[in-house]
Amino acid sequence: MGRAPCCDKNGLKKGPWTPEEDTKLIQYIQAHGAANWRTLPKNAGLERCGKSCRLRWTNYLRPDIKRGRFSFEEEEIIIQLHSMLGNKWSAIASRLPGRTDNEIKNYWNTHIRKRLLRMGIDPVTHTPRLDLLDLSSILTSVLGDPSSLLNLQAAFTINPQLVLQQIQPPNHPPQFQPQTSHQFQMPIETPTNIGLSHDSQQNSVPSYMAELEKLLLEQNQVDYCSGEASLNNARQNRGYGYDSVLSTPSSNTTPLNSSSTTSFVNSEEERDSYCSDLFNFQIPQTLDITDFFCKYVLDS
DNA sequence: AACCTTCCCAACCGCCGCAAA
DNA sequence: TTTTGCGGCGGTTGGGAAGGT
Repeated sequence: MGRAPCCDKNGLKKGPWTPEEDTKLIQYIQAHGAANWRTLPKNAGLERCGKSCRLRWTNYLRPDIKRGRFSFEEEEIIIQLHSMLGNKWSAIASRLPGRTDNEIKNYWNTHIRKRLLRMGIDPVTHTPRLDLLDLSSILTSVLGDPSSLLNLQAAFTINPQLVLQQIQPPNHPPQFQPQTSHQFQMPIETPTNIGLSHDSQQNSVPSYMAELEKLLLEQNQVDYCSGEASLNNARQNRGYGYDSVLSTPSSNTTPLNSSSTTSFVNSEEERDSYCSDLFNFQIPQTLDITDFFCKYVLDS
């Protein structure tokens, strides 16, 4: 024989808890401790099943529960842990004192998940959703703003053929007019060859990336070591010198949040901006990439 | 002011692993 | 060893709140 049933579900109350029920539950647990949920409701004078009592206590009545908005630091931890653990809400909650798994799950589903989707990031894999991204604009921005290099490399990693199609429309001569530094405008609407070799397209962009990385490193303008554009990696690559508002600050960078205070944001827009920074490298304006394109793009 | 839609979150549901009997 | 319930977990829901028309 197994154990006796926890409770007879017939006749037990369901739905929202009343203040009186809460008081009974709190007083009972303060006197006897939170154990043996099977017998607790009867002993506490509650017409609830043990499971309902346990959930009410652990998710709402526990004295150590922290209520209110999530801080930047908490959100950062949630995103990081979710990228590693997935929907293991209890595991994530164990790293956030005072927050319950239910609260974190709700916050993820109602805020973080939606924001990541708006940003074109898959909330499951934490990588850019290329099916939603406009590759033309990515490529344009890469050439006009090297800080978008990460997106291009991520795009190529996931769907190299699509990227190459965008870069190399067939049967068109190269049209590339170098402009002053940081004013490159890739005329996507006018087909362009940026110097990819035809013999091994699969390696072309990584090679291109590697050369750009090399150039950047040589100029000590950016310490760019890893190209995976997953949120997790971007967050973990704190030593790589990009100026995220959350990363270990560069010497001339003022972080949004100080280490001694908890920071909040007031709007979804601020959060969007904040999260977008997780994917950005900041390359100083002094970087001159003209040489790079002359050497690796135009010479091809 | 009234109605409709969307958002949020507390609570429930159902499943699973573990342990009691 | 087998059966069965408990405790815990993640997914889902429904009702109230908030916002829009």
